[in-house]
Amino acid sequence: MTTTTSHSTASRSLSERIADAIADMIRTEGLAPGDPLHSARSLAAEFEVTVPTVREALRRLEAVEVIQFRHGSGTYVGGGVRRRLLANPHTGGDLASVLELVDARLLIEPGIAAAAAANRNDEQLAALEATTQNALVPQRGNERPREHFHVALAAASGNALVCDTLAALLDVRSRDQVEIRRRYHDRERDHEEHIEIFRAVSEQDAAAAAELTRTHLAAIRDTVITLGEELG
Amino acid sequence: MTTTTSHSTASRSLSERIADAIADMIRTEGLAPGDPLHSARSLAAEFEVTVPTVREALRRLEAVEVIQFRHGSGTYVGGGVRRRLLANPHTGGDLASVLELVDARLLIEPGIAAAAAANRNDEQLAALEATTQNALVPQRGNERPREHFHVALAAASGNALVCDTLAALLDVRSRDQVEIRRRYHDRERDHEEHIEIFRAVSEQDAAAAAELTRTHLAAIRDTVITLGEELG
DNA sequence: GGTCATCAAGTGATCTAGTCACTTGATGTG
DNA sequence: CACATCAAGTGACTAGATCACTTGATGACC
Repeated sequence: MTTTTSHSTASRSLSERIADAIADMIRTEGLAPGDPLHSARSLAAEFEVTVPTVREALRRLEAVEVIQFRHGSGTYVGGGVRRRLLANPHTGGDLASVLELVDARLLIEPGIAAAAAANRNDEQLAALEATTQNALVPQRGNERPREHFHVALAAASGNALVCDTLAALLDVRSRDQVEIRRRYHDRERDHEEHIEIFRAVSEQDAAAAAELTRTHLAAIRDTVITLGEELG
Repeated sequence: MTTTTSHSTASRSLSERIADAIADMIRTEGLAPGDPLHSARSLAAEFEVTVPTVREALRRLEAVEVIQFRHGSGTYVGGGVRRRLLANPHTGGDLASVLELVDARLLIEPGIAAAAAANRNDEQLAALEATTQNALVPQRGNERPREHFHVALAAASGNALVCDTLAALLDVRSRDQVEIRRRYHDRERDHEEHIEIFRAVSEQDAAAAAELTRTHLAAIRDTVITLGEELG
């Protein structure tokens, strides 16, 4: 229930402890993503430190998307408060790593699909169905990112941590992924396969859900390989 | 190969771009965890910004363990440079989330074990065997964290991203996990089960590796549930 | 009355210029 | 040779500014 934040040593830096305190504050006050935080100056006064110190703390939190800065406007709660797993925003990578990502998904997603089929409730099912439309309509640049079909599928497994895991995984090399999707992948086919998976989950057919997910990802994998060959 | 870091807008803050630049620098210069970075003052001079700005950038990187501060000593490369997935260090949670974690592992690790059995090479196998000893000897507080058996197992799958995923997962609520292990779990049994899984992987028996992993995690799950009941 | 430019207050972003606390390797003494 | 001492380098933090951006209120204009 309560946080076991005590990391003994007490040698943790002031800005680090303030970062924890702010994160705690967000949680205890029940703030949701988008809610405004006190200004950096106010926070500095509250914690009785100077502005640069509280800004270091905020930068820490920004890195994990717990908060979000908006220049001239304020500081807001970010989506990371609830996510327990994150994609590292500071990693480079090559095209080989895109293939590695698909392989990783191939390894874990079928099991997730099976669990979703076994455990899903009606609400999760409805949310999953809603996301099947996303494959058809390209994402607009300015609109808020929609929930991904595969994330909704993981959510239907009933385990929020599994959902976080898959979301983080999809966030890895996300730019390359959307690029591949946009330029080389068959949206129609994606959509159809999503529908089929949805149907299996709907009918609580775990084995079918797993198998359909496997073939679906295998198709994506082929696309990536083909792309790799084209680019040499 | 090359980074596609351009996030268009150019509205990204100076400290954010510097954080990227430092991460890039670490990668291009091939620095490994533990290697020293230039001092904050030097970096400030190199990037032609002031110290607080470069410190904000460094705090960002510290949050994802790409770098690490040592007061009075210097700034060093951290273990996060290579990790693509991370556990969010700023999340609270309760005991229910520990159970959720075990469930998540139960969902994805058997598949990983099977892949490890199918793809492992001799080097990975040797590394895996080495970690089987860890369950017996308690971790000393001051010693460097040892590689976890289950992480080594994921590494043997041949997919580094899968390995990162499992490592991040085990990092979630790690304090609770070690606490549970230390006080309630049967080390002997852990060790024996690890040995059995290792043997299955060694013999490239994918089905057995998956099943043994499942029962192993199920045992851990029972421990957590029992603990939950004891505490009410 | 409604639309739109203007403006001032609030906020984030960055700078400047320091002081204090800690680590570490060199120095020198016993 | 072992050990205390010390100075230089480094991170941690303070203090007080200035600039850039957003936003809601104001008020003029149509």
